[in-house]
Amino acid sequence: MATEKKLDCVILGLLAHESLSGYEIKKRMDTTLKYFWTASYGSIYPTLGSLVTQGLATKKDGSINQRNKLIYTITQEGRLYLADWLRRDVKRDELHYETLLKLFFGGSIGKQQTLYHIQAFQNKITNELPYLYQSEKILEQIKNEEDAHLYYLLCVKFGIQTYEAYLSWCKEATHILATKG
Amino acid sequence: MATEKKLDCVILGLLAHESLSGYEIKKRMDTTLKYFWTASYGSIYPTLGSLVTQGLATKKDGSINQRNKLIYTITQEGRLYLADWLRRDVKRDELHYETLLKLFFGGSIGKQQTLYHIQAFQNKITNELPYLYQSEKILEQIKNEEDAHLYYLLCVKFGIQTYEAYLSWCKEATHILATKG
DNA sequence: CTTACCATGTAAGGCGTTACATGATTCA
DNA sequence: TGAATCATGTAACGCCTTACATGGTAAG
Repeated sequence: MATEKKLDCVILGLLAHESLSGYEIKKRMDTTLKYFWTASYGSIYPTLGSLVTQGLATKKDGSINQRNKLIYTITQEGRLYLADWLRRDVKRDELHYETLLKLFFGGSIGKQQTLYHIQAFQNKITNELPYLYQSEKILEQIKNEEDAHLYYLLCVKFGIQTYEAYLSWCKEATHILATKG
Repeated sequence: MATEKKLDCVILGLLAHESLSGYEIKKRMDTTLKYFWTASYGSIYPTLGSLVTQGLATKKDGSINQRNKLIYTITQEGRLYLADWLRRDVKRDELHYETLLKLFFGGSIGKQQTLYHIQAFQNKITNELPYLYQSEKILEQIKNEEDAHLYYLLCVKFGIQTYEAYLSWCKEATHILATKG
């Protein structure tokens, strides 16, 4: 069983588009990828090391003056490995929503506290939606320049649709609880 | 920092409603909770042991004939611990969607393979939606009997809204890719 | 009599986070 | 000169899954 190390694949996916340093990879994780994947330095750097050991990427020095910078580049083997993973069936999509968990056990804390959690969730989504709409707008304009833009646009559209559904649910749930006896 | 052992809280949340065995807890994980939380026996049994050690639950024998069965019951301390966690702000809602990841890197494998992943996702969602609608129907009828039913209903409604949004996105994404040059 | 389900648990190992440790550069 | 950002990495630890190990019961 070819151990499904997904972070390997995520990083290779980023490197397939352009060579990057660990720091830059982390930035992409925190911006474009954060909606469906996260990773910390404590997993990114060791994974990069292991990719080099496995021959799936190479490392070269890209330091400027005294400022450290190590640039990682995907190898041909790495591209094959990535393509193989991308072609395989999805094993599992996971949703770990603490908000839902607290809602599910809402009976133990009561209506007010549950309404508070829903409100916090709604605020978070409301704050993030404008960024998604902005990305959508930009990507619509450049989607034909590069394939990658189009696929990124599809992900953004996924985010918009689900976030809008969340907001619609927040309103419904709030109403149900508020009018409850 | 009060180590956020979430499985502790999930199990206590279930026990707050009724006393259960490890096997029964696993069943609830695989049915009602699976949409937003999962756990295996390898984590459930050790966690139950630790709950007893911490004084948050008690264990009693509920065997029938030679058939083993250990029933766990939440203690007063356990209820306080649970209530405390439920009242705290949600730390993080996590979505780890492999489908989205493969879509994001779709440029590396091309249109056909991406369409295939979207189709597989659509099939999965389409198959699961009827169960959610069925649960909704049943819960609408009994929601006033017990608070827990109402909160469960809200979770089911969340699932329905997001699943419908997923399906709507699948159609849009498929169309965009299918009509792409 | 065999399949499915009921029932509990352990061991090995993978994966990942948080906190720590260090140091350079840029900009106000 | 101090804050933010750029930049890499390790150590300790937590959490979880998979595979293994064992055995009873019910239904067809």
